[in-house]
Amino acid sequence: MHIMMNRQNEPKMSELDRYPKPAVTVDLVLMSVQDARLTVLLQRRATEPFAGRWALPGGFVRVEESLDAAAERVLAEKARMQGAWIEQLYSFGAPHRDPRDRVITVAYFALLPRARFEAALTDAGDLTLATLEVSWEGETGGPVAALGPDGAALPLAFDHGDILSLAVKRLRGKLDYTEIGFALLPDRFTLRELQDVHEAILGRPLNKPAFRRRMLERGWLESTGERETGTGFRPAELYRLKPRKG
Amino acid sequence: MHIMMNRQNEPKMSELDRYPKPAVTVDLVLMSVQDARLTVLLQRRATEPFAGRWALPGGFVRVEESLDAAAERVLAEKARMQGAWIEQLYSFGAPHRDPRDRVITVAYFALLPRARFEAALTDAGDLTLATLEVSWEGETGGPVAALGPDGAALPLAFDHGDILSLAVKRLRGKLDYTEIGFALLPDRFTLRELQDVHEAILGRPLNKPAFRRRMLERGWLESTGERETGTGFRPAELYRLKPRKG
DNA sequence: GCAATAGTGTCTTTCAGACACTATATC
DNA sequence: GATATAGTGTCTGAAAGACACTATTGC
Repeated sequence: MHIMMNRQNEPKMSELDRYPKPAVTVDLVLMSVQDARLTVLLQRRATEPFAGRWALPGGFVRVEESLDAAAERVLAEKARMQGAWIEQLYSFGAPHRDPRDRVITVAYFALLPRARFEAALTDAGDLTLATLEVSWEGETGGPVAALGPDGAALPLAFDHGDILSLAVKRLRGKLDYTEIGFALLPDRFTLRELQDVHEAILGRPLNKPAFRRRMLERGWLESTGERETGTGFRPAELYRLKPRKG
Repeated sequence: MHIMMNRQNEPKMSELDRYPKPAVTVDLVLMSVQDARLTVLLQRRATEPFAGRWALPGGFVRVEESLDAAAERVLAEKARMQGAWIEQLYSFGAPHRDPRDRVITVAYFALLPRARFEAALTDAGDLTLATLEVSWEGETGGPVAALGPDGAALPLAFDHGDILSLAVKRLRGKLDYTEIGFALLPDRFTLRELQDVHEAILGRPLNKPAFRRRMLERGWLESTGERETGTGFRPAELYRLKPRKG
């Protein structure tokens, strides 16, 4: 295998060109919470390799684009969404993770409230919102299965199962010392909705008074003074995330 | 800019070849603790760009090599060490972080006890063990400065200052719920030495009885029955890390 | 016995879990 | 007032911080 490049009139090959280069992609673990379940956006592969299996949306990193920018672009192009909470997860680079060529992928996770998924899901038939089956299993959880609408496990392409597991693990780890959980909720939400999100991610029930105490003492929330409507019982107070300091 | 590649007799260009590829490197944040100070191995750059400035040891990822394997190889080649605790940190890919070409680097941190550094430091003159000046500053710390033997801050190459800051932050975050701290100690160590390592990394003093209680209750340690020698006062008990379960 | 650090007993403080209780909306 | 959930008061228990105390070695 040989590589030849036109580099701008350099007299000799620099060290950068001595070895063949891997391709670099970004893959997106685009998660949400619906009906107390953690979900992830998957795309059905039409072509080999792994035709028919389900993959995370991804794309190549362009030469003039940062990794974060590539992730944002993939979010916009493949999932037709923007403005998600987006964060680098980990880089996967086993030599034959893509059987065709050497491809290193930088995985990102992206979080959006469920309502923001609607548009993307209706107009592209190869996308699905899979439910993630996660058990508690001592703090960071075990393996993760992605279930289709019929409840059957979806076969995943490449090493995307590993990426998914790590995304859930990372999400769990950051949940209660960062503001990450709020990215899965609309602007105004009740404390119960917030607790539901946390329980869905952790895969276990939480103590209500303790949860409310902790969240309110963090100082991240402010009351809107408004309440839910149409509940049929006592409506809960609506909170919002305080604008970021600084 | 144009790229031409000989790919093994494929009839047409695959998507993988449509765009120019970035180069991919690994950079190593090789840390240790000496005299209650966190230290990092830096290498003085002899050539442009950033000639004379200090850089993390790094190298290109080869096509048949995983990212982890590349990090291990760089550890062996550039730092003449092996067997370190090694862990992927983050990938850095701003378009012009290397002014010559597009280079994406996957940063790793590696931890070794101080004694293991001796060989590498004596026979290569372009390496130095810089002291990291880290303040406590609320949990994860602020910016990090690398100080030379004379106490002056060393100017760093590329975005290696950012990588260094993130490495310290990550190390702090993982310190007390993983066994990572033991990677900086010899096989047998006293609880005071362990506490010194933790204090050096966190940049703040810890409570002795609470620290001892926590460490012993974790179940990670076992007593060797031996004691320090040559102290001039009551010698401390030597502990070792229990063999990993499973 | 003195010096110096190893190692511990125990009180206080903090915070999460448990659980029952009160509050308040719709109907 | 019945119902269903919102929201709270308070007890308990686990674990960290503080601080003083005892233990043990070399000299």
